Amino acid sequence: MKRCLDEAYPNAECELDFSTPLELLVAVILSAQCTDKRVNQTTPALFAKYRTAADYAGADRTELEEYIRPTGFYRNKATSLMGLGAALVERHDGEVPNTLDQLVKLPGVGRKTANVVLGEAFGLPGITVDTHFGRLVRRWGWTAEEDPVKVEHAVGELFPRKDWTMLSQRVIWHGRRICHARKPACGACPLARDCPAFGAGPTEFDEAAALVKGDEREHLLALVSNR
DNA sequence: ATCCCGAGGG
DNA sequence: CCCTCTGGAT
Repeated sequence: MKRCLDEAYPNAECELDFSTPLELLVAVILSAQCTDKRVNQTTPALFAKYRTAADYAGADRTELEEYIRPTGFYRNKATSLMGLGAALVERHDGEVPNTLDQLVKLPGVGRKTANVVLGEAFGLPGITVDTHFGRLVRRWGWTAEEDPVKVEHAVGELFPRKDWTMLSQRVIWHGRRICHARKPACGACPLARDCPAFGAGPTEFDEAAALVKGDEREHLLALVSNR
C-alpha cells in the first residue's frame, strides 16, 4: 500500500511496503541512524506482534526493546513508540493524523518524519527536507538557506509541483549514495556535467555552488526528475 | 576510526 | 547551540 523509497532507484534495500500509515510511521522512526536493510529485517516480526496504537501504548518495554534492538537507539525508540501509541489513542482515536501540526506533536516525530508520512502515507505533495536534501539544493544553488523550513519554502517557491514527495526521495537518495557531505563521488554522478560545484576542490565545492546562475536550476531539476 | 535519511533534552 | 542515544557498514 505505501512505499518509503522511490522505486525509480531499484535496490532491494530500498523496497519498503506497508499496510497502514502506522506501519510506515513506525518504520520511519526506526530508520534513524539505521540502514533500510536492517529496518526491513526488523519490521515483519514487530508488525506481527504490534498491530495497533494501543499495542504500542501497552507494550512491555523490555520486550519491545528486544524487537527493535538491531536498529540502534533502541531505548529512545522504545520510549518514542510507547509514547506515540499512547498519544494516538488519546488524541486521535488510535489513528495516525494527517496534518503537519498534529504529527509533529507526537512523541518521536519531528518535521522530517512528519513530512515523509504526509507524502507517502497520505499522498500530500510536500517537500521532505533532510540533511541531504538541504546540502544538495544548496550545492545546486537553489537556495542558501540553512534552516530546513526555509529551504522547504524557498525550493517550493522556485519549483512548485505536485510530485515533490517522490522527487524529494530521489534527491535524498542521491545525497546518500553519491553527493556526500565530505567527499562527493562526482565520478559516479550523472549530474556532474551540469553541477555548478563540479570541478572545484573539496573545500571549495560548496562555495562554487553558491555562484550558480539562475537558468541552471531548471536544468538540474530536469535531470533529477528524469532519472 | 568514522560516519549515518533524527529527535529530545540540557 | 550543544550533547546524547545505538548498532552496523565501510
